[in-house]
Amino acid sequence: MDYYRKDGNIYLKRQDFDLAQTLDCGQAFRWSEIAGGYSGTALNKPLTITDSAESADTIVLHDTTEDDFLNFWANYFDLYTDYSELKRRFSEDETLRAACKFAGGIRLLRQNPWEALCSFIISQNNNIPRIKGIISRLCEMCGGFPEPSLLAVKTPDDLAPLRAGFRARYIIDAAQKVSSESISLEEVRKLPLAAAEKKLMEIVGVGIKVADCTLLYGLWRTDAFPVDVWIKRVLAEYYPNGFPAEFDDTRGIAQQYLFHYIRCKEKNLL
DNA sequence: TTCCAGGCGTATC
DNA sequence: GATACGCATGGA
Repeated sequence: MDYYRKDGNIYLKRQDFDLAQTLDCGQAFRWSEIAGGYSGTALNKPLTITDSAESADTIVLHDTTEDDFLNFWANYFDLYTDYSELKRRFSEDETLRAACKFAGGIRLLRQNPWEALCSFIISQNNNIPRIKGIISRLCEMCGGFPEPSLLAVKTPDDLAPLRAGFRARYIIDAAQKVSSESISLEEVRKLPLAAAEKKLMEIVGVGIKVADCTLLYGLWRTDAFPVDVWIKRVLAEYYPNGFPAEFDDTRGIAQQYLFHYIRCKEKNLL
């Protein structure tokens, strides 16, 4: 990881890191595009991050201390993982090779487990712009991303201003189970995949897809492989005999390249 | 107007 | 265990 600090900013040497591909590809919902980059929040830390105007191989984290960078953002952006090596492995597969070539700047964000759980409960049977809107209104209502204990005492009527529809009671049930510690997300992190999925699915409104998204995006369980409507299409079209087992340990990351690829392809953005 | 969106709960077989 | 259907909301 190559970086330096100047004028209150962190200047990071770009490695397999495209801001739009990483922050606007459906894994996180609190980043919005600004001139030259993105502005957003992870849990309760705000950040503006842009491409450098001077150097194409530099990314700028604005108004960031070295302490915040090393202790929070470097982990959030998964800067300690070698994505070049990952993509070399994935490229043994023809479809994955095309997906990595199309958007090689995707990184898997290490998000807060509770925020990921809550976000992907909201994501079900929903579209990305509206997911962002609901989460934005949630944070506005609560003065930042709410702790589980804050939401645990709400009623669906309390959450009506979010316009979350039938998902409101799911959010509340998740908040109650997490805040009462009948579900510990850090314990879930350590469980074998099937047991972890089963535990998360104790929450009303959490099925296999939301459970896998929570594991992948919130707990960095790269063996979790969320299958949504888009990945279903990828599997049907390119992997009729199943997804290659050789990628089992990192198939969640592969999934993120494929998700972005197939969506752009079908929207004729390739 | 109808269809769809990073699905899930419920009923029914 | 598999399959069908309803569900809140809002943009296309």
